[in-house]
Amino acid sequence: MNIDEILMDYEAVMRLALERGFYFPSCEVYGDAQAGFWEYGPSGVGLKNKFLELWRRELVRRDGMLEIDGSQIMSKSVFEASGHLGNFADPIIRCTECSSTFRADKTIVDVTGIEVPESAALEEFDDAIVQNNIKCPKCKGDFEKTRNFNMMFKVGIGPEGEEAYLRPETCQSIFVDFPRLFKIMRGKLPLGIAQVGKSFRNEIAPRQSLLRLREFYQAEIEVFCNPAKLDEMDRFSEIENTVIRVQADGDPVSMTCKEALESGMVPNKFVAYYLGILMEFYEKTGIDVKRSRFRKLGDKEKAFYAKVAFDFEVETSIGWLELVACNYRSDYDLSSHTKKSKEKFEVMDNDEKVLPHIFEISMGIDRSLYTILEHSLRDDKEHERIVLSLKPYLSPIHIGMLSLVKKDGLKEKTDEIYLQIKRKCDAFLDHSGAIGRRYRRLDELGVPFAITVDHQTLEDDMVTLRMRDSMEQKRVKISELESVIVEAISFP
RNA sequence: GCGGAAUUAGUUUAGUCUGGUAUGACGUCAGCUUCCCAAGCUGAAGGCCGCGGGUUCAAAUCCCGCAUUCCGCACCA
Repeated sequence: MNIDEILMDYEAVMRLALERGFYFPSCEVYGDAQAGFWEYGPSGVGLKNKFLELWRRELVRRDGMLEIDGSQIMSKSVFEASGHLGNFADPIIRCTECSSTFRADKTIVDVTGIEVPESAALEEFDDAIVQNNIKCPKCKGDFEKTRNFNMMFKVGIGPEGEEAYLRPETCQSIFVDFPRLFKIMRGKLPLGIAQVGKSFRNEIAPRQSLLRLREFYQAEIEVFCNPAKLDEMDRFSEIENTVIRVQADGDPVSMTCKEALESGMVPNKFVAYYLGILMEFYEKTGIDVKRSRFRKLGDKEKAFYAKVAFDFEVETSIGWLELVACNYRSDYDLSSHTKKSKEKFEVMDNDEKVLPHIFEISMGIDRSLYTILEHSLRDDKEHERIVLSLKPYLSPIHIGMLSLVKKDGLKEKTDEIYLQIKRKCDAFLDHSGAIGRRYRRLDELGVPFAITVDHQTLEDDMVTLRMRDSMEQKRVKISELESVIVEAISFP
């Protein structure tokens, strides 16, 4: 079977998502529902929970990180310090004639070649536009005054509507909580702090369901380190032979983490180690990592806080998709919060007082889940079926529990076994319809195993265990069922 | 946000030009049959035809506005 020929595209994933309850538009019964908001259905939640369990195993626990759960609404000061109030906004201009909207700085550069910095005062854009007589590129109309479009959602707190914001990234609570966490958790550098949660960005044009949302999940890891010790990383040996694909200027090149370090593609052992464990995590999600790359970003592409940045990207039917941003943020965040809050963010590393630097692994959960679905979905033409070949430990449902037919006591026997296993795994009971149809339905949901009770079961206390991907079957004793299942669905 | 296309049941679709409240298939559910891979038969449920307004005796159909989705442009996890 040639995998490349039977992979599915965005539209097939979308149909699966809607029909099988992975995800669907929010508030869809109302006409005023806004774009960029999606719900996870039962199957989607199952997949997401298991994905996050894998993330905790492979990154948080493996590296001994601390996990927190911060608040989604944060004070204005946080974002003054973080730079989001100043930098996370685009200066925009709108044509009075055709009401097209443009980025002010880009339009001025395009027409005159004059660079007005993105962060300049709004009047500077207006002056440049008036002095150079810049008109709408589409209809030659005049522009309204420049205004800022900030991507953060502002919220009003309490009866006076005190200004605060929905966080545009989860990591700010990790930064501001760092002094307390380091003290009370007996922290030692390097220290990773992790968080899963929602972030909010008022995107101008949300697109493509889970791929560009206004409200989305992130799993972020911020590793606090001593910048003088970035090559003192004993754990590096764990991943030195792990293969990653790195892209700087040319095509992506496969190399071990050790080779990436020695060739200078990755700046130090510390960063190489985290790229390595991230790669090992993604291998276990079932995403085809042969179609992935760590793309080293140029100066113009990097976020305003990043010194060195690698985007982890994966090839999908709609092109390369960024799943994770790996940014070396240096002391940008802790310095800013020190200055603004007057709190002390320095800590002791042995006998040395240091303001830690930060390396972050900022994962887009929704995009990762989409990619898992797309890379797992197959059109098995030989057997006329759609198969979602999820890893067993990520499948929303582990086991389909079926009676071959309803009568002759098979239903009762099936119910009995179901009662026995349903607290050990995610099992789904189904008695109705032809057996083949029920198998097909489970295949499409990504259920890796089906257990079928037949007439022979009543005589020999054995059931059929059917494998999703191969469609093979074998007989298993009911008494051994539990251990067989637990083994088959366990995390690697 | 701009430009283009689209929106009818869970999915896909006929009907739209030429106004008279909707067709088929798949799926779902129940029963019979079969008894390990989407078979067959019988029956049923499921639609304010994206939302709002207008024209008309009458609107899925004509007109206007809005929203969403998809494709391009710009921006991002």
